Amino acid sequence: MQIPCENHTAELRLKEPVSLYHTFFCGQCFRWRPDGDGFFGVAWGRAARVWSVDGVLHVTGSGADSGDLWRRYFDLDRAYADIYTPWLNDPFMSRAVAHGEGLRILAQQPWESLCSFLLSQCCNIPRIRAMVDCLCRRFGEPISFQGLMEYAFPTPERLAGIKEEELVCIRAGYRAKYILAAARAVASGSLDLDRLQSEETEKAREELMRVEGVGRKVADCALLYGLGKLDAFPVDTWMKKARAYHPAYEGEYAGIAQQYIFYYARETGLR
DNA sequence: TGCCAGGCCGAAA
DNA sequence: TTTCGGCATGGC
Repeated sequence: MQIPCENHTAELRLKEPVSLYHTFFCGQCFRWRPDGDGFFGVAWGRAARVWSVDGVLHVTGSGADSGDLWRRYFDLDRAYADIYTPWLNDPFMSRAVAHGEGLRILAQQPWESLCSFLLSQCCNIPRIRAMVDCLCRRFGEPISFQGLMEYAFPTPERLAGIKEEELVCIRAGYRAKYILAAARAVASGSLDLDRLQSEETEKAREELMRVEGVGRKVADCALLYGLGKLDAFPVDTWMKKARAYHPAYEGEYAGIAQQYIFYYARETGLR
């Protein structure tokens, strides 16, 4: 089935500066690419082109939408400056925030975030992007948009019905069985991602970690990027290397702090 | 060619 | 509770 080719546009006024580049390339998502003066990608089953001019975020996308989807996706109703200002008294956090100025924590589809970060295990970001792209092309619904054929992220129901051998094409190695275990858990209803959005972070993390291949790191990535739990704090090798302690590392918006730290630490080769 | 990558799992210490 | 090897593969 091909998703109907109905397009929409949205103009979203920004209350503070937003960097699409930092947002898309800080390591939280894998489906956006530079495209002229803007970016092209797929989110929530829509292919879209986004760009920013004079404090307005412009979106043209496939499918119907009033703009609310993108307002939520880019978390535009939250004042990030109010959140990070108290962190700036710490020199390391100050540099990290300056490095990633304008990044937003994207509200991604819960299943997509869980599945993507299951694939992320022990891979660098270019490889994760390649695997996710391959997975979508092979198993996602096609989306015709602006003369291009894009693909939605495959549903858990779709992936639950395939055999592990069919995933060989994405070269996921030992991660393939994790993808299938998670897809089957979601498709069967034993893992209800929608319900977890209204659970406490700790309870939701506990349920996610019952799935094979979901450890603390993958669970926290799914919590932060897919379930809107901004207090989730994925700790990986880069975070361990940072080692420093700061109040921003915990609390209601720890996940936002984590994103600045991760992006800064990775790009500056912190060791 | 070798090291490392947004880790997890299970066994051993 | 912590440590460590194995896992599967590709980017650099």
